Amino acid sequence: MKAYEPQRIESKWQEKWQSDGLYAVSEDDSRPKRYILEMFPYPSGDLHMGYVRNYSIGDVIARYYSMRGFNVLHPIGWDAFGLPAENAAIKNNVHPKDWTYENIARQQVQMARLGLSYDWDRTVITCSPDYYRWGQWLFLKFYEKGLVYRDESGVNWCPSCQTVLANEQVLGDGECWRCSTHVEQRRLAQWYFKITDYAQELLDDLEELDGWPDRVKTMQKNWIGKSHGAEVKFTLADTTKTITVFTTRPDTLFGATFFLLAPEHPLVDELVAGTNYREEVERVRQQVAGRTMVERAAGELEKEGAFTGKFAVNPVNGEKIPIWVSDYVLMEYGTGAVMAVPAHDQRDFEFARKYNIPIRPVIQPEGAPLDGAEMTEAFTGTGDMASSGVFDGQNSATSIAAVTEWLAASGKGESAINFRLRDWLISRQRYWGNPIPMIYCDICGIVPVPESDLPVVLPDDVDLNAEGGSLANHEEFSNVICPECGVPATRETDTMDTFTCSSWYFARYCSPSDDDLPVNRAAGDYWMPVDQYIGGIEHAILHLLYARFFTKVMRDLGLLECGEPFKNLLTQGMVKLEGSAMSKSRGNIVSPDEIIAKYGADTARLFILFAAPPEKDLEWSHEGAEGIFRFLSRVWRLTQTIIDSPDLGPHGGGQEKELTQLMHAAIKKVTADVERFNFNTAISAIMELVNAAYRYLDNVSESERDTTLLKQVAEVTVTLIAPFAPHMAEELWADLGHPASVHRHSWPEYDPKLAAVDQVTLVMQVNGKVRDRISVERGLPREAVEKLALRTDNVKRFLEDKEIVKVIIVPDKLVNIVVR
RNA sequence: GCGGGUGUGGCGGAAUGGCAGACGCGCAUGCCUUAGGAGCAUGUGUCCUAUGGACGUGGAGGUUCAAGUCCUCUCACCCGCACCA
Repeated sequence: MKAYEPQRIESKWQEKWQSDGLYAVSEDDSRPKRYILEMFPYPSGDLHMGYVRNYSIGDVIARYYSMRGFNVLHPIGWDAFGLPAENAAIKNNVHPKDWTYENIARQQVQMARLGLSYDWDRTVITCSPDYYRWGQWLFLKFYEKGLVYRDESGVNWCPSCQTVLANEQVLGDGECWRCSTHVEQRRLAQWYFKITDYAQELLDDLEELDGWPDRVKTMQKNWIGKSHGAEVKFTLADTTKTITVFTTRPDTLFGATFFLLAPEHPLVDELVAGTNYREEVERVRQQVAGRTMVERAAGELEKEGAFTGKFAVNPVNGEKIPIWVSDYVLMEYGTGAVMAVPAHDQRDFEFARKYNIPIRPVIQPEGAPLDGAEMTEAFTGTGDMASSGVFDGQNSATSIAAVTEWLAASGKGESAINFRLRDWLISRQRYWGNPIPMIYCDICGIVPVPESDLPVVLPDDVDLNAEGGSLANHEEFSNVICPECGVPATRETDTMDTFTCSSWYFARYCSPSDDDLPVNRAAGDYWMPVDQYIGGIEHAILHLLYARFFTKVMRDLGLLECGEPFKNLLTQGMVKLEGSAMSKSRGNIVSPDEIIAKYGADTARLFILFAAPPEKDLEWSHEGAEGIFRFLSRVWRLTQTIIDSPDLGPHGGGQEKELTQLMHAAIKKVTADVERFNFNTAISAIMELVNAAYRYLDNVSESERDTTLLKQVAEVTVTLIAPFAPHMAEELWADLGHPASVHRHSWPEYDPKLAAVDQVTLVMQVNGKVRDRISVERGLPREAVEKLALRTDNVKRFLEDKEIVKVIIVPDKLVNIVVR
C-alpha cells in the first residue's frame, strides 16, 4: 500500500496549485460571490500559531464556498508599516524596509506551506508606494471634505515609542497598546480625522450587523458612548457671560448647589486672575497634573477641588452657586463645565461632603423623603420632583422631557446629545509610516500636496536615531517649495498612524493594481462588502471601528457603494500552551514549522480546527496533534485499501444499508456544521464516518464487500475533508482516479431519505427517569408505542401499585409514563 | 461601579427543553508483532448491597411529564469601559 508521506505530497500539490493558478479569481456575474478575508498579518517575524488558526479558519470557509459553486475572493497581504519594524531595525542595524520585506518573504513561504488558497496576484503590502500613495490620496480627499484638521491640544504621548497615540490606543490602565509603557500627557499640534462626524452613523449601523458577535457590537457601542440630555446655559454672576453645561439629568437642575470647571478649562485663569483664590486653584491644578493615568484608573480617587471665588447663576431659579475647579470634571467630555447636584450624583455628593457644600434633594422617592443633611449617598433612582418650582410633584418618568422643553421654550437651554468618542489623532512622530501629504508655507499656511505630486515617497536614506525625528532631519525630504506660491516651505514630517493603512486594505484587494483610484468602482462594488471577516478580538474597537469609518467616508466620496465593510465577523480565540498565551518571553512557543515538519500542514490545520470551536481559546496539545495525525493516517489507509480492492460491484444488505445511511447523515452534519463554523464537530462527524467504514471492513469479508458503496464512501470522505486537509484530499482524489482538482469538485449532496435511520431507539421513562431503551421501526404509531412501553419488563417493575396519570410520547424518541 | 461572557469526566470538548459526556486525548486490559512512540479490539463520570440502582453539568430555589438548556437569586473566573456629568 502506498504510504502516507505528508511532506512529499504537500509540497507537490502546493506547487501544482500555484502553477495552475487554481485560486486566481476575477469578477464573474454568472456566479454568486463570496469575499472571505482574514486580518492581514504584521510582518514582525515568523508566523505563529495564532495566525495559523486565523488562516486555517478562513481557508476552510473559502474552500467550502468555492466547492459550493461560489466565486470566492480570498486574498492576503501585509500590514507592513509601523513601529516594530523601526525598533527592530534600530536594534539590528538594518533598514526597516529590508527587515520588513525579509519577514514578508518568510511569512509568505510559511503560508504556502500551510496550503492556504490565496490569490497571490492580489497581494497588498502597505509600505509599498503603490499602496500608500492611495492612503495619501484618501487623506487629501478627507481634507477636502473637512474630515481632516490640525489642532493643538492635550495628547497621549508614549515616551518609549516616542510618539503620540490615539485614544483607542491607550489601554484601560493608561498603558501604550504596543509597549505597555505608561502614557504621558503633552500639548502638541497634531492631525486628526474627524471620526466624530460619523459617530451617529457608526452607532446606528451596528444594528444592521447581524453577523457580528454581540460582544464586539456592545464594545463599539460603549466606546462611541452616546448620552441624551440637555445643554443648560448658566451665567457668570455679575456679568453677561454664559457658561454652558451638559447634563443627562435636567430634572435635577433645581438641586444644583455648586458649579464645576475642569482644571484645564480656559475660563479658570480669567476667574481667579489677581484674586486670593488663584494660589489654591493653581495648587489643585498642579496636583492633578501630576497624577498618572494609572492612578486615575485605579478607581476611587479622592476628589480634589478649589473654590474660584466666583458664582454662577442657575437659570431655573436665579440662584447663585459657587464655581469650583475639580479634577473629576474632564475637559474632553461635554463642555468641560458641570452643574453639580450632590443629592442625585454620587461624585457630586462626595465632593459636597468633603467641602461642606449644601445637599438639596429635589427628587423624592416614594415613602421616606430624603433629607440632605442626613443622606449617606446620592439618590439616583426615580421619584417625584420637589423644591423645583412649577415642576413640584411631576414624576421623573416625564420630568426630564418636561424640563428640557421648558428650557428650550425659555431660551435657557436645549436638548442635546453627547458622544464619548473623540476624534482620531493620526499623527505619529516616527519614520516607518505613510508620510502625511501636507506642506507648511510661511505665506500660504497649510498647503496640501497636489494630487499630481503623489506619492510623497518615504526616503530610504535616513538616520533612524536622529534627534527630533528621522524625517525632520532629512533635508531633501523636509525642505520643499510651496506648491501654491513657490517660496521655500517645510514638509510635514510626521507619518500617519498605521491603522490608517489597515482601514481600507480590504477594498484594495478588489483591484490591487488600479492606477486611477484606490479601488476600481466596478470591482469594489462586485466584491464588497467582505462576506466573512476573521480575526482576533483585540481589534474589536481599534481596527474594526476605523475600517467602518473609512468605508463610510469612501462611500460618501463615491468610491464604493457599501457603507459597512464586514458583513459577518468571526472573532477567533487565542492559541495557548500550558494555559497561557504563547509568547517568546514566556518560552512556551509551538512553532508551525516544527509541526509541519513533523506531521505535515494537514495535521496542523486539522488539529487546530478540531481542538476547540473557533471563538474559544485553544489549548495546544502535542498528544492531540498526534491523534489527528493518526486519524489522517486512518483516512489514508482506508482510502488506499478501497483503491487496492478488486471491483466487486454493489452488494445490498443490512450492513450496506447502515453504511449508506451513515454516509448521508455525515454529509448532512458536516455541511450544517461548516455553515455555522462548528469545525470541531464537523471533523468529529467525518471521524464517525471513517470509523463506520472501518467497522464495515471488519464485519464483512473481502469477497462479500460492496465495493461500489465503499468507493462512494471514500469519495465522500475525501470531498468532506478537502477544505480541512487540502493536500491529502487532493492526493487521494487523484488516486481515486480523478484527474481534476478535488477543490474544483462540487460539495457532496445528501439524500434526506437515505440520511434518516429506519430503526430508532425509543427511550422508556417512568416519571422522567430512563428505565429502558428499545429499538423500533421509525414512525411507529403512538398507540403501538404506548402498548410496547407498558409491556416492557423494566418499565413494568416501576408501575407496580402505581396509578398511571399520563403518558407522554415524543415520536421516534421517547415515552414517559407519569405515575402516582 | 457599568456592560459582555464563561462555568459539563483526568484533559480538549458534544448535546433544535427529550438517552448528559458525541468525537478526540489520556489511561487500563487484551490481540498482533523480533520489536513498538505502529496497528487492532474492549473498557473508562461518581458511589452502592452491581445482569440492578442512587447520584451527577459552579451553588440554591423555581417552571415542566421532562432542565446542562427556560426563569429567579447566588458564587467564581475572564474580557471591555470606567470620576463621561
